[in-house]
Amino acid sequence: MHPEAIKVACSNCNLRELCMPIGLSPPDQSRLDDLVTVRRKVKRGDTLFTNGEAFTSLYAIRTGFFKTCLVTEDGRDQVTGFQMAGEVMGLDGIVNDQHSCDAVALEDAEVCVMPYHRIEEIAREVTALQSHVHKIMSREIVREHGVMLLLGSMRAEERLAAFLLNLVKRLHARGFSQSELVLRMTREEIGSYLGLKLETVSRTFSKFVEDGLIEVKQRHVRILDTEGLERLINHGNH
Amino acid sequence: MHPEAIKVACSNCNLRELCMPIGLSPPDQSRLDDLVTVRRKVKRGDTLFTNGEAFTSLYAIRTGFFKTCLVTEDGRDQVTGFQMAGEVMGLDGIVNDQHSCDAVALEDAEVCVMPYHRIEEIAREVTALQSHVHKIMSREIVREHGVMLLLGSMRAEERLAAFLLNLVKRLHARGFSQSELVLRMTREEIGSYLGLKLETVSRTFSKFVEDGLIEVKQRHVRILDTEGLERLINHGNH
DNA sequence: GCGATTCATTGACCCAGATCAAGCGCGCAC
DNA sequence: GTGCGCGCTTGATCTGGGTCAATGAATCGC
Repeated sequence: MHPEAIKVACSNCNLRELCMPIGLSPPDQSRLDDLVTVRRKVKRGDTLFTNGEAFTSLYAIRTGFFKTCLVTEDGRDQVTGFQMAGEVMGLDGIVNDQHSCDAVALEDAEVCVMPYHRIEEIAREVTALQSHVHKIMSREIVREHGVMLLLGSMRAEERLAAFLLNLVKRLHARGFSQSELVLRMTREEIGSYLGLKLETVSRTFSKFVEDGLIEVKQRHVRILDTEGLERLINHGNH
Repeated sequence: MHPEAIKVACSNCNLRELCMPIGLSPPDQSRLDDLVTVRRKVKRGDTLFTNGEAFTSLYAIRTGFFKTCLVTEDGRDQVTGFQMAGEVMGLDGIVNDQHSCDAVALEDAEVCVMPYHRIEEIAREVTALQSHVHKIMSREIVREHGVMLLLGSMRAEERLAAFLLNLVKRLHARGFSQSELVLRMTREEIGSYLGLKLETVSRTFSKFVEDGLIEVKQRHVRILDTEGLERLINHGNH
């Protein structure tokens, strides 16, 4: 609700290696600059879009951190993902022309608004963009397969280990540390994502600290033994 | 591995309302007929594709029933979905040019092979196909969100009720009964999909029978009280 | 048609994680 | 500063579903 003229073109964005322009030749990248004409700021706690809202655009995160969640009539609230800079949100809206989940900013954020009809238009002309859009959607499908594996067959410790390693890997790809991270979400939100209660998340963090795998100070986490966490996941099933 | 010349064109297929041609004008549909030049038969128990295999094509199911599953090094085996006639498989392969799960036929099946490069080619020219491909992928993302809700926040009875209602709904859309179905998968496969052990699936079936919600004779299930099953899901969270 | 094998059911018991409950501490508003 | 509230930790207890085990019922291969 706070659109603003854009200052930085996609072709010049410091996220271009992670976001939409990936794999596009310079002339094609300039086509993308026409795609993103509006940015939108979203304050912490506000929603970028909500369930039932008309779908018009995909959103690329420029700065900030989001969660997406499903809320059911009877009050269940399932976090379906956490998104950070360079990641794309809104793909759920394509199939029924309306969003089917809420996207909530977990810290003040700014997103690039990409009108969907423009994406389709340009994708018809720019093969690399077409291919990229397909890959983004496919990647989301594969990610969700992984979450199904996690929710369907892992125990609490394995889930949290997988969660931490995944987060730190994505942050590292963005130039942050491979061993330190600041959680932008509450224990309850982590629990919702992992199919655990917040108390279990908290206890599991404490267990990891006892075992010398991590250090935790509030939302600041330092990973001391990446291999130990990996072992936990890979050898969890005896 | 048993390709054969095709006999029925997409434009004349009895699944055209459910499968790829949906929403395409007759001239556009004839473009699709060029897309599917090969069919492939898959025997029960055989795989259509496996994890790690090079990705070349998407597959539309003409007849038969599949499961897709993730198998990890340490022996975990997570069923990520069950697919029936008119549904498309292989979307997971796009992002890394290789499949990331196994597709196993649960009964003798036949699929239409759609070379992915041809899909991209035609989608650039036929807007309705482009749109349809996007919707198929978006639908899969939304479906998986639903599975995450199920795995993350539902109890055993709710999961099985949701599973049965979903199956029968999809079968009904294909002209089958709204109240009777034949399960093509074992209790163990249902359990894997729902994050439960096979014994729990079996016990929950028995509970539903006691409660007069369904009748079960082996893999044949008759739903006696659809509303009762729906109530179970919607009021599960107190 | 018949034994072998796979699949399903049911019972007894156990445990990981949920639930209930009591504090604690950090961050924020004033 | 100071007080309030949200988020976090930790303990005690409970329970849904897992595990182990035995038996029965279909289906398959020959």
